[in-house]
Amino acid sequence: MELGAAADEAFAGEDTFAEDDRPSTWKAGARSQATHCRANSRRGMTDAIRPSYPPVESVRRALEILRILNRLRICTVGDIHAATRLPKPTIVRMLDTLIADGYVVRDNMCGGYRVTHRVEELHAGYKGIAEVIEASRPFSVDLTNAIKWPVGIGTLDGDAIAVQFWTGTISPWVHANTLLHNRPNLLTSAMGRAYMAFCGEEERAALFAMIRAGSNGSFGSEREAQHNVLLASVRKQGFAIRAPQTEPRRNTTVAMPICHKGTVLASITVSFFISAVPRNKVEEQIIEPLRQAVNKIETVIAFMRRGGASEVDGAVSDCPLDV
Amino acid sequence: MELGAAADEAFAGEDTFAEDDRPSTWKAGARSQATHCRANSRRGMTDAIRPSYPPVESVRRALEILRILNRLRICTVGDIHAATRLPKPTIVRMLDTLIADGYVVRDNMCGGYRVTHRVEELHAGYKGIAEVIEASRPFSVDLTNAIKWPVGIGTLDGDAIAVQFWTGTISPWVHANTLLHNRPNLLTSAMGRAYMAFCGEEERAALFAMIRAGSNGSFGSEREAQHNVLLASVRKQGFAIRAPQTEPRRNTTVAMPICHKGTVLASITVSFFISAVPRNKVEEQIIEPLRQAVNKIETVIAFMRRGGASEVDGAVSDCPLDV
DNA sequence: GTATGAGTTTCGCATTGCGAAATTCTCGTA
DNA sequence: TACGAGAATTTCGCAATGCGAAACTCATAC
Repeated sequence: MELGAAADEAFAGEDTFAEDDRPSTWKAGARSQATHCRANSRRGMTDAIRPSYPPVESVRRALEILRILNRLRICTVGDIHAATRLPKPTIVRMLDTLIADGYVVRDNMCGGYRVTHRVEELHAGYKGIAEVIEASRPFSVDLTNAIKWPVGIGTLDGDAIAVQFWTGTISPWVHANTLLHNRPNLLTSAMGRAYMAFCGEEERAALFAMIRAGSNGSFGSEREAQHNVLLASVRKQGFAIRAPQTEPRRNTTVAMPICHKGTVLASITVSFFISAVPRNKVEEQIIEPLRQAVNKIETVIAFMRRGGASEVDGAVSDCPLDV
Repeated sequence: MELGAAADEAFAGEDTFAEDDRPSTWKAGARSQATHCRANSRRGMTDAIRPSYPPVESVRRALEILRILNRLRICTVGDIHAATRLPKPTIVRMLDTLIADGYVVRDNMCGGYRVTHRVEELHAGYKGIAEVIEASRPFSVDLTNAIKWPVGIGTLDGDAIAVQFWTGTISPWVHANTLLHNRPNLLTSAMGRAYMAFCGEEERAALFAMIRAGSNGSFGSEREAQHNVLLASVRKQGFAIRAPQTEPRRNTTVAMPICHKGTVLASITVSFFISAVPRNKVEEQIIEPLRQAVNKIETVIAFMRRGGASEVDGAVSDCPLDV
């Protein structure tokens, strides 16, 4: 397996791994059979959680009416009644509520009711990490179920990466500590390297300038040039590996970018124990499955953004690769 | 006043208008002092309307929580509590409701709650006519209050224009009939001409192809070429005038495009009686005020789309002008 | 293992939201 | 102008729905 010089370095000292040394379930894994867990749990999945309350009917109705307004654009009470079968006084009450809080106006100059700019506040947070997680989650969970190693997703946040999603909650081969809310370093982490390798040149220059400004002279043009060589290699390979000196040294991380139309949205990683995966199996067991998951994720994102949907399987990454 | 050949033609037969022939208030105008009117009224303004019901508190709370989720992206119950001061069981109840209807998911892999793609349905209708009306309304109402003539706004809808906003409800100089829901012809109406003159070349070609296909041979390349000459003149002048043979002949209409970054969003018009405005006063009393309103509207739209806001007054239209 | 805090559940209560019926407004037509 | 039909809005009696303090349970940190 050809991983490049940096990648070879990551595996220094670990040549083989005996079959009986493979990690089985650990302390954390012992709780992975819980039927459900809470939103703040580091083990298990919230998927099977039962609701504490029945849905509030008035809320559902108001949101349904708001959806109709968005679909039909300019509506009369009669239009909404025809679309929803809700009683007209109920419709007027909900409209009065939406009007009171600024989401809708009643305007005879357009002949009915229409939404206002305020509805932007009801969706503006979706673009970004929420969208990336939504697109990535099923494939990440599948990947962890398949390869057993945890998958993480992080986004650029100022001068570091913010890890905002981590399937370690369901991975049998994981330490109890979480990666969630970690802020891996842009230069040394796999996430940071993947991000910087694939973002635009101007953005990369700006990031280098920020790193240089914050380094008190310890990061100069020589180290930047070296790092650029490393990033070029990352682009050539299509993935990044964590700097080998990073603690804990028993682990390493492979990262790839999630892109849409040439823009890096996030970095996605698989973390694993160096001793658990033979060096000649990393491509097959880690990198290739991760690459396939990234392709699926990018396809779904393109579809959701109506960038020309193709089938979920088999789509090609939009990231610039030096091939 | 230089209005061009087509514009001169619109005024054929009407040279002057005696001061005492100016229309005063008419039947419709007699009701314009109503304190408020309903959403389906063709006279008056809904602005002063009193709500029929107090706002529904649970709806307001759910929407407030949804706004926080969009602002903070990934939230815990504690985050929402800190931002809203709502009791935590209330927050959980609202979240359960939003989860039940698919707008939000609880996910321990990201450490809290996040919005889903479904929130797009709560805003998707804003982009388009709702946004244009919202930006245009105050300036259109001001314009009608200043010049007394009704302002209309229409958008392309298949093979015609759909008039979707009309200040005739408050204009003292207007016939009882409304323009709302009218579908002016693309070739003969001022709105249609303004739209076609300023839309992109590909779109215009497609529109011509559609017109030709629907004309049973009566609209051929010769008439298209003639119309293109007229449209070039419209672009040169910055406004379009209704074809003079259009009924009722006592009226005419001046239209301009509302554009954003070179795209025509809508057409906006002032309609007036030919006999009421001297030909040498049309520029001053109609065209120039309308142009100023359009500039303001486009500035507001650019600001709301964060396309580089400048002050509301004095912004330059983004429309391509042959100058 | 313990303490603290976060998230979730319970249950008595009353207010808030509901909608059938009535009223009023608006438009279209003669 | 008058009338009829339909659209939009208002009224008001009622009970179910939503509320939240208190309690409970889970999860993390040390």
